[in-house]
Amino acid sequence: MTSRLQRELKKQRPFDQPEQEACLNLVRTNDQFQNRFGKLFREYGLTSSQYNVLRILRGEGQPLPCQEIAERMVQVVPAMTGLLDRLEAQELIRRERCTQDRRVIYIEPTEKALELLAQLDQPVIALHKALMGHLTVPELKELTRLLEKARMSLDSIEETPG
Amino acid sequence: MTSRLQRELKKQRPFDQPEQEACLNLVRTNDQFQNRFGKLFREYGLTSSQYNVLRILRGEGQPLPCQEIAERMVQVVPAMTGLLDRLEAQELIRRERCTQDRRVIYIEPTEKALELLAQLDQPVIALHKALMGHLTVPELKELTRLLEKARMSLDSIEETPG
DNA sequence: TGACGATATATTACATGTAATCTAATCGCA
DNA sequence: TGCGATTAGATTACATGTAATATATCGTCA
Repeated sequence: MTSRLQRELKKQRPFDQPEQEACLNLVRTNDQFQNRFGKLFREYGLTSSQYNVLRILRGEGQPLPCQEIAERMVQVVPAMTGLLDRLEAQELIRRERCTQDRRVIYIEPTEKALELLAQLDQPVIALHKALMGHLTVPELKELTRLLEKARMSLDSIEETPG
Repeated sequence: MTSRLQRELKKQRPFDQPEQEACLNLVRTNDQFQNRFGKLFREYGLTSSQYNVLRILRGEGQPLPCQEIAERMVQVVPAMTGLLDRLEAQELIRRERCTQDRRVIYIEPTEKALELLAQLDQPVIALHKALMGHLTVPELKELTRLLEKARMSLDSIEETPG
């Protein structure tokens, strides 16, 4: 039997290991979904990362330090600086230095950003449904469970060096 | 009940839609796994994309045009040129212009590349197992099935403009 | 007070992904 | 034959991700 992924990649032999097949399916599905979301965000002048930052800020409801935002995004700090630079240039965030600890810079979304997010809410939900809505709710729950379980391996690996 | 993802993202409210929760879990799991693989490949002087190109070439067993490689990688062509430039600089691929159709350039892995891939085979399998090995085989198969089913929505959406 | 280590950002260099545009070569068809 | 459309790659511009390093600030301890 040839799998869908095997056909997509024109791979000549079936997968040896179910772990490998699951991993590659994960990567491929994510890539294709990300492309879709990227297109949607670009229509509104945002990238996926920029949207993500703004969603985090809106969800928090109060200014957050760069560090906090970076942690929630699984992004390294160096990338955050440029990301925030561009958001600031678009007047979607404000930076404010903390008076107690002058190393810390608090980031806050502007009114313009909140309006932009509000415009995006429905299209984003619609895209989630378009991409995943053909799975039944039990399937979605199972997919979520399996992905969360998959991530559990990271906790133990993370400790071991190299 | 708070989900693992909700805790990870310090999200204040649970997810409204199971589609959204599954999507975000997909993105997050992929990001973290990709980070792991990226680290492994860097130890061998490769990036994930470079490794992917070489795997495609080895799997095919014969030279492939740039276009073909790009299609199997879900990558846009412009990126391929630079990617191949760097692989060529590392002497991991050779480019050869097709004599029949002089627009086409065939790409072929060098002996050095095949040796590098051979070195990577075991570590890559080991990492797949380390990341996914704690799922049972039925769980892995179900995860694969759900991800493949998820991608089926793309076939129909792809047609509709923007 | 003053040096030292830790922490929060920033800077630089480089690989990658996307979009838009360009060039060269081929194909179709009058 | 010869023009126009198509195709394969390359080029440019820009946003992003990673690594390594620099800078400013803070806390602590002598």
